[in-house]
Amino acid sequence: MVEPKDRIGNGGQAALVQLQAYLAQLDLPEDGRLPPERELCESLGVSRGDLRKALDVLEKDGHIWRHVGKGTFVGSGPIEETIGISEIARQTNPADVMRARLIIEPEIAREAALHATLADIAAMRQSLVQTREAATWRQYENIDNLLHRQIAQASRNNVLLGLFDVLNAVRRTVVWGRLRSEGARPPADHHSFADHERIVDAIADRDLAGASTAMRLHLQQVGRRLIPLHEAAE
Amino acid sequence: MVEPKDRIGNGGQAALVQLQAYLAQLDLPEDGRLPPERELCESLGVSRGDLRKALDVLEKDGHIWRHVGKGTFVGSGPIEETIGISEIARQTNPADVMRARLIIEPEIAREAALHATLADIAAMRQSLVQTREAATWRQYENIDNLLHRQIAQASRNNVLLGLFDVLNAVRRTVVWGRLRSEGARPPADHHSFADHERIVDAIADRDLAGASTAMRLHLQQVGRRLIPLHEAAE
DNA sequence: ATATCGAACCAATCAGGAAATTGGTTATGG
DNA sequence: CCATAACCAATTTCCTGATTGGTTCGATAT
Repeated sequence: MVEPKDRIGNGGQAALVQLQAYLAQLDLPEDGRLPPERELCESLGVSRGDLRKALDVLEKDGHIWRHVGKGTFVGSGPIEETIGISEIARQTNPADVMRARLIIEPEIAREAALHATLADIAAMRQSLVQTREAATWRQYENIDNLLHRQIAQASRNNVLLGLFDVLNAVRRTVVWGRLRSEGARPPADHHSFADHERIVDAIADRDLAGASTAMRLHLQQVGRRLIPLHEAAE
Repeated sequence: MVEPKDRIGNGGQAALVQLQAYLAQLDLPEDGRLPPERELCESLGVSRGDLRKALDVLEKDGHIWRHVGKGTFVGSGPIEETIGISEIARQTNPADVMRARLIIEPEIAREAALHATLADIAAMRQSLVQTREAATWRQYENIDNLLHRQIAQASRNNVLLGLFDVLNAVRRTVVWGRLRSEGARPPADHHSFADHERIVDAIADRDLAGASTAMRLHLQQVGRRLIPLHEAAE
């Protein structure tokens, strides 16, 4: 008496063996998709019913997942291929974004201090000069964005860089529409100038703790300038 | 004598004023898109040429951005609405993913200790029980995933939750294909059981530093088990 | 001559739908 | 019991037409 959970006929059992052998010798096409059932059952020389029984076993064990219209894939389940930025942005607020920045960016700066190349540092220094030369707030913000991203890039960790890009996109969406006073340009004694230089200097000096601290202090300054705008609106 | 940079006729100058007034009174349709030029120039009563000159000025100042076939939008530039998980995964490796986890998840656990509701903690406790009951590694991993996500959810910061989801999707893509020995189940003395309990206990005790440290130690344990698999393959 | 406006045209993008593909199900026949 | 075929619904693919910012041309006015 076979256990009731995998009541599978002899044909299905044989197909399962063939299928497992096939999967072992197969080089997967990058997305883990395998041929449609109608092709697969023919190339394996088994009936579609038996093939499906074998696939049922593999699916229940979590080795593959299937979806009608899409196909059959190896893996534990359908992973979200894309994340919607606006979807995240819609469910949050500037304070949470700032909190997330305070958590992530100092650590990114620390990694940058450890892994930055000389070319990375040179690029940051150039951005530092450009921020001071910015003629409008808009230009300044663009270069400021670039500088922060250069730091993330210098971490030489593409996962951190990707997370930074997501966070940045969310931030830009959340604060969308907030325009600074037009025509004006950042004052020469804007705190960010000195903040940025401290961060880059620490990275260039390979001062891990200093880079992290400088970034944290910088973001806290930015946060302090951000909150009053909200309180004033109430 | 007008400055040479904005050589714009009188008609264009007038159109610019009208356009700015129009933008000021407009409630933007959620995505910042404004009517096509052919409609806008007619509703403003200016020629399309003048309208385009005015739009050129706004675009150079960074107030709007345009793309043929898409339209004209307010904002500093086209923000990436979606980010591709597999794109990040293709440019990275398990070590970078682990490093990113070590940076982010302890801080998420700290936030969770600060913001978790009693319902959050109860859900975690239930997951703790289920991890011990898991009959296969696959089931265990699913519940383990759920527990870590519950912690991220308990941070009550949807940005952190979104970043966690991105990181998790990348991780699942990067380690794709690595299968544990089948049939086996996690041993009763698996380190993660105690690790998880320490994390949840610290969160329940509102012990911020404890939650962060427990999560960091847990991930370092996981990392130590991960690396040997790579060295053994060489 | 010069400038400006309207119209037409261009290439990139989007919108909609028909046709093909695919996992899931049912019927038929041996 | 099972292999085969036909059918179903979800999804993708492909194509055509419309839309849109960018450009050019000719008429007209100043």
